[in-house]
Amino acid sequence: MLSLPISPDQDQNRRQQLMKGALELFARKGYHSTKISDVVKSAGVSQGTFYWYFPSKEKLAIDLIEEGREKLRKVIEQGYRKHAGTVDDMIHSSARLLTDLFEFADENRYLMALLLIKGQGTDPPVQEAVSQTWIAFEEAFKVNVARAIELGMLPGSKDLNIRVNILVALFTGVLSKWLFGPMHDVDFQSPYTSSEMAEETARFEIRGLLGS
Amino acid sequence: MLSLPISPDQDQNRRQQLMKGALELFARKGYHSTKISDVVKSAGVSQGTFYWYFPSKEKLAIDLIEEGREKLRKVIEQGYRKHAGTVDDMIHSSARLLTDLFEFADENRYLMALLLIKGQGTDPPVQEAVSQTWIAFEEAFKVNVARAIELGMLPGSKDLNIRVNILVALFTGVLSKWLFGPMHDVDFQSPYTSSEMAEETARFEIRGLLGS
DNA sequence: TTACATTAACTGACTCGTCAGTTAAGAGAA
DNA sequence: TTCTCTTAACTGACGAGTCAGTTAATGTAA
Repeated sequence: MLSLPISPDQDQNRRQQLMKGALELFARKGYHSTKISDVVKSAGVSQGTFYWYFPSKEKLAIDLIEEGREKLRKVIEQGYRKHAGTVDDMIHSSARLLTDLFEFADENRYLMALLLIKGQGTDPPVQEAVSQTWIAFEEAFKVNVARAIELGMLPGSKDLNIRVNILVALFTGVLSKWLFGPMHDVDFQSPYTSSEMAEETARFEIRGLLGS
Repeated sequence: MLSLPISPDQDQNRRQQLMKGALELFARKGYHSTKISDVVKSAGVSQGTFYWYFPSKEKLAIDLIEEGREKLRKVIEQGYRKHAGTVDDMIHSSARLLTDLFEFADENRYLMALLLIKGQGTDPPVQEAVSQTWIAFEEAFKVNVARAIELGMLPGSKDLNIRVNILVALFTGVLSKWLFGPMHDVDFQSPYTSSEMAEETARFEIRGLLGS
């Protein structure tokens, strides 16, 4: 029998198909409003099939989040600062990392919606998975700031944690607004490009409101 | 029958009693996991009584949010900048407003939990109410920043909106972390006092990471 | 090359607890 | 004797998870 090349969409296995559809649904309608019946409809399979691949709705969500966590971690880890430099170098190097982050986020809006917005108000185990993601995110940035202090680019602070706290609050807050706007609309389109936003954020990060 | 002085808790009418209990429950367990049966238990009344005071669970949540919105708005409106001053004046005046805000938030943790965290992933009308709250919040700050620019205290920016966007993202992000920690725990206690946090945030706001 | 066996993948009707909202009956006041 | 407020018991829909059975692909032995 002739072995025809099959299209990637059919080739991707059911599990991925289900996860992809579910991620979009979770992002759009939220965890609770997304029914298993919606998920299976999106993949064109029957309800029983879902339970062949996942033990529960909850596990599906957690798998989705944990998979996203790894992707996100990779983006930040690539951005570690290597050398000392001027203040402007610092702003540029931060802007570059932020641009990567914003671009990744834009290409993975459903994931970001789940992590930033819709993961809240779900069941404890799912929330836990989301929280762990942001803890990992903060940890990755802490390494980055500590490096900058070591290199003498930033004033050492008596308390690194509070600084990084504020920094991460800034980044996630800006990210969330840029991606989804004030109404948390998954289809929102910001008037600013990712690099515009990244530069403005980086300048603010380093110099505050004064540094126009 | 002797009319004894009744405690404020009994005096407050059923509606307030129900709202108070529901707010805590929403903050702790989230909107979906909070059952009407939980709410009526917390107020010590039966299910029918709930529906005497509220047409639906949804309306209860929206009333809660809208009431909170007004309280929050008042806190910020009191903080408008009146006179020009040095950079240090600016930091102090911002820190004062932020201290008020942080203290209000701390005294109204359940409300803040609902607005910052648990209001997400609920039904559209409830989410809409939450979003409107943050839009109002941002609007209030925009007035504040515009005033500072008028007074020549801040460099005029070609785009006020993006600045205020970033600013509000910073404030809500910091607030959320300070109140609830990384795990979004309603009972979290930050090691920093509200004024420590407010000062650190204000310094960052004006001078960025450089201005230690 | 037919008959039988095994298994992974899939189906969809069903179950069964849960929960928002209803109702009918009354208590106390005025 | 009507109005406000309260109750306990009820209803009906909904949705996560189950299960008895189907299908198609592959194996295997006469």
